[in-house]
Amino acid sequence: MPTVTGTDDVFGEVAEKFEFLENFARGYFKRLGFEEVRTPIIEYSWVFRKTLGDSSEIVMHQMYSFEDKDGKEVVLRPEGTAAAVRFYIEKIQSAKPRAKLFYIGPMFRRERPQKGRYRQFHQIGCEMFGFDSPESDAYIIFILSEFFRNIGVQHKIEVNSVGCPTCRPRYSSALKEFFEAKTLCEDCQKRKERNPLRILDCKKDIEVVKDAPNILDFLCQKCKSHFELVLNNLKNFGVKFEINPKIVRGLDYYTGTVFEVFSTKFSNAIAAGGRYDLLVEFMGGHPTPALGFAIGVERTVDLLELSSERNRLGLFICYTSEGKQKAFDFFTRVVVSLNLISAGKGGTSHVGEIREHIVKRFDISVEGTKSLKSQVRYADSQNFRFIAIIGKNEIEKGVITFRDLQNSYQFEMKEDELLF
RNA sequence: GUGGACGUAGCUCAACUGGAAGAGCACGGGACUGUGGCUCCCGGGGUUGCGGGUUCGAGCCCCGUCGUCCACCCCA
Repeated sequence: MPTVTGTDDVFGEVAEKFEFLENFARGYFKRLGFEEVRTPIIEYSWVFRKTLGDSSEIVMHQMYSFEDKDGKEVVLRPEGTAAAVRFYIEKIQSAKPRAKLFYIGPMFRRERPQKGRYRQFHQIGCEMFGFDSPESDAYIIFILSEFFRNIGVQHKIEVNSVGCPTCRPRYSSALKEFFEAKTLCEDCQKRKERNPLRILDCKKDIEVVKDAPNILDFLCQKCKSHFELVLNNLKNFGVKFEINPKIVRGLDYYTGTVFEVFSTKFSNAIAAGGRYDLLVEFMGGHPTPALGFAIGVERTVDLLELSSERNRLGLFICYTSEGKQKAFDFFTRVVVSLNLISAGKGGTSHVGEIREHIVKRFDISVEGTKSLKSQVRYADSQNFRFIAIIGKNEIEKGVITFRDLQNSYQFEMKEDELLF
């Protein structure tokens, strides 16, 4: 029973990495003043058609769209920015023009799956609205870089400026003119007409592209000085980066600063973003500068190395037939007073330690008719730190045996000693 | 959407030119009669992705289909 092409069940170690990444991102971005927004996974299709560009690959071929029963066309969101902008205009803008938002969630694109690319994938994205300063560009690149540094992912950052509606067309036509005389691969022939900037990305025409005009030489005065200030501020933040004039974002809405984050391990960008000063207005809001980025969760998870030693946690109760009733009594007694246990401190070091672990994880064997051995083996395989053993001996002596599976020693304790 | 490689046990992979489907790991049990990890023994698990075809006989050959992976396209 396979899952839908390009989707997968996330479980075990990978699920732990997802959890770690999402938890870290929430804490990190909240601390930096970003607020989480959970926009719907389905949106009316105009949200993306309008913003990504009707001729973009995503809109043309990759969106999961369908007609709802009321005849409205609905899509599974292919990216997060457009939805965040829609939300900002609708619910935030009139109350406070400046806003810092972040989101975490699944996106959908019907592409052919391959390494680091899935049809359902997850992004962690940040968007800043109402900020036009070059400091804000540098800031958002800085926090992105720090994000990866904090989770121990080696990376490098490349930045560029794609200009604005006054300078980009000039560059476009210069490029077109330059390539006119050259022989290009089949794909690039089409790109020349549709979006000449894309030719810079081509893997076949590398030789031809090498001498192509540089976009940075074509920036208008405003874009040029902004970009220079961004670079200066990046230095102020101490961010290591490279300028790569060949970076072209696939989404039409970018203006000015754009950037991509590459892992040193594989060629895909693990995060990318940039400025999109015209998008809010374009979608019907008041003119508002904005910028943001999205982090590819699956791609990042691939690079995560969690501390390999998974800690043993918790207490697991094992018992024999003679101890069954007492084991169940102990279990229920602990479960009903779990909040007291977490509040309670003190006792011997053993008591404190056992209590600590009970709070984290606590369970009882429901296979008490099996041998004690197999119950202990189960506890071990489930990575419990302690087991409690309740059998004939314990009943007779009025105690419970505790065994530390990590350090291989055991001791006896009275139940009341632990719980009161 | 284009091109290529590959689908055998939960996982990683064997099976000579077509001739009775195997191993390691994992899982379960036992040796250790009340105690995990180490060792040894035993055990459960397969319509060889699916559907056709060729053949006395197909995991192997042919066709189709689905899926996975890789590259292109595109992109996080």
